[in-house]
Amino acid sequence: MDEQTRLMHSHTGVGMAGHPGLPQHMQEGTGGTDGDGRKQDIGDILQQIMTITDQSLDEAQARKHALNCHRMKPALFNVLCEIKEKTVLSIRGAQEEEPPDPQLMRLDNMLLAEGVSGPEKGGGSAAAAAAAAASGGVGADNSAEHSDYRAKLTQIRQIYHTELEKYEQACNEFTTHVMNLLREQSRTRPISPKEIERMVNIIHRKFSSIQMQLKQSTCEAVMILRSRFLDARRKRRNFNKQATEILNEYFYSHLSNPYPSEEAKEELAKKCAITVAQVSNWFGNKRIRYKKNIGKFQEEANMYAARTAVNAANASSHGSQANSPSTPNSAAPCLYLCLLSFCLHLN
DNA sequence: GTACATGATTACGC
DNA sequence: GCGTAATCATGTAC
Repeated sequence: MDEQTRLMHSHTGVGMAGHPGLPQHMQEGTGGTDGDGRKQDIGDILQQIMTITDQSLDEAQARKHALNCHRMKPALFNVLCEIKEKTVLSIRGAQEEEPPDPQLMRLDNMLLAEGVSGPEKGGGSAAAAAAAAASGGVGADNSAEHSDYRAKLTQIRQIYHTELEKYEQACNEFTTHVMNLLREQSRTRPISPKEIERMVNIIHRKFSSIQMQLKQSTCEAVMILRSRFLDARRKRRNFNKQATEILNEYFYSHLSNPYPSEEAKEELAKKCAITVAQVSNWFGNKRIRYKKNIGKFQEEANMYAARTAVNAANASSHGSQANSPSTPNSAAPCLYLCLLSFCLHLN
């Protein structure tokens, strides 16, 4: 016997013995051969059901028990089940075949792509790689930012899974509770397994809507994290002092032609732990700003020229020639001539 | 909060 | 593609 049949017929064969709370004709019945008597039986039962709420609790309990034990009860119960099957299910049947929510699918896809849901893949390494490509560099700062990004994404992932687990646990507990309640009630009123199943679906849908909110919030958090990470202007950091020194040294020691070759740019980038593109940006900005306000940079130019001269003197006194962008072979060029040359070059 | 410094971006010319 | 000039957006010192 399947579950539905078992539930629907759970009262079949339950004692037909009489009960003091029922009228005599209900206790004895009509022997099942008298059609009018049966109709009257059913009429009486329905009448009692209709008036049961007007009675005291004890009376109602006694009457309910009597009704459950009545010989006509299983038949009436089955009829009610059939009616419910034909009406309720046919009405609601169409509503259950809902297509998957496109918004939920989008959220799921995004969480999967970002590595928040699905199998662990290094805290969204794909996104981090994309971010790295967008930022155009792999310097030390970038590595730090990547690990920061991954750490934050992992944090989001953990929170998401913890909350999801809580929701699923709550959903399961509530579903079990409702199912037990319905099974218990199915003894006294017609509740088919399909109805229980439908109720479970309703509960799941309710919890799904909560889950969707969680997914939406998670997606928003990831989007904010990504936008902050990917927005190069937002994450602009000043170069460290050493890097600026190296770049300035090269600039002022090559003031007559402050255009580093590709090789020189690469070497400077390596020394400063920045990208070649950043070196190019720096020289572009430096050239234009120097040209715009030579007077303002005069002191700085003198300082670096003096430093270069000292470096060159030291190098020659040690019998060796430095050969790097920061200490060019040209030794200490005459600052005035350099300035003049640079201005002529720019003009 | 403001002014200035600075790295990045964009439009343009070559 | 590179450099220039203007501009944006953020960092920093006060």
